[in-house]
Amino acid sequence: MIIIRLDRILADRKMKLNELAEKVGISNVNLSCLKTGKVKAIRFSTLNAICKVLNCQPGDILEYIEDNEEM
Amino acid sequence: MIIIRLDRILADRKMKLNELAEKVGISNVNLSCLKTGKVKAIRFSTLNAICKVLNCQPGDILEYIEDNEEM
DNA sequence: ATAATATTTAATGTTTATCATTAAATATTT
DNA sequence: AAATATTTAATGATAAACATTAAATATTAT
Repeated sequence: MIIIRLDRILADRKMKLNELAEKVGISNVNLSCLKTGKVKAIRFSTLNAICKVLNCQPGDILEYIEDNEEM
Repeated sequence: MIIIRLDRILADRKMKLNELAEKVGISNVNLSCLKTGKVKAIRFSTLNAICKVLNCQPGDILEYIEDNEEM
């Protein structure tokens, strides 16, 4: 599965989710959905804006975790 | 901008785009679109399948390149 | 060069899902 | 307990993935 890790980097930047949402240009509601894995895809425009605001690479926030096949 | 780098890793794995497409479970046409930046978003299910097949992390294929504002 | 293979582009259509918005619930901080 | 932050829920418009077919172009092998 793919997850979006925002907690760490937000803590690093001492930034709140609301602030990031505003700077990124999406609603805090939708950013929360992104953060909590409620979302099935992401637009590159959104990912781009997040990377720009956080000054980071996609790899800093996107993580692939091998699915557990035996469950 | 966000780009998907597949050339390097495909070369590393000595794998053709067609083969990857088949293993990922999307058409080679659409994988080509992904690879050449014709696509505006990506489903996590697709990104997940790519990472799984290539045994890599999103950061290995997704790259954020700062847009040149002055152009 | 030419045949075979691989990749890209184009065009159309279905289906999926982002993201907006509003409202309410829950969690966290002051 | 008040204020602030985050999450959940629900609805809807709009955008776009991805499928498919076909054709064009590029690459590799003979």
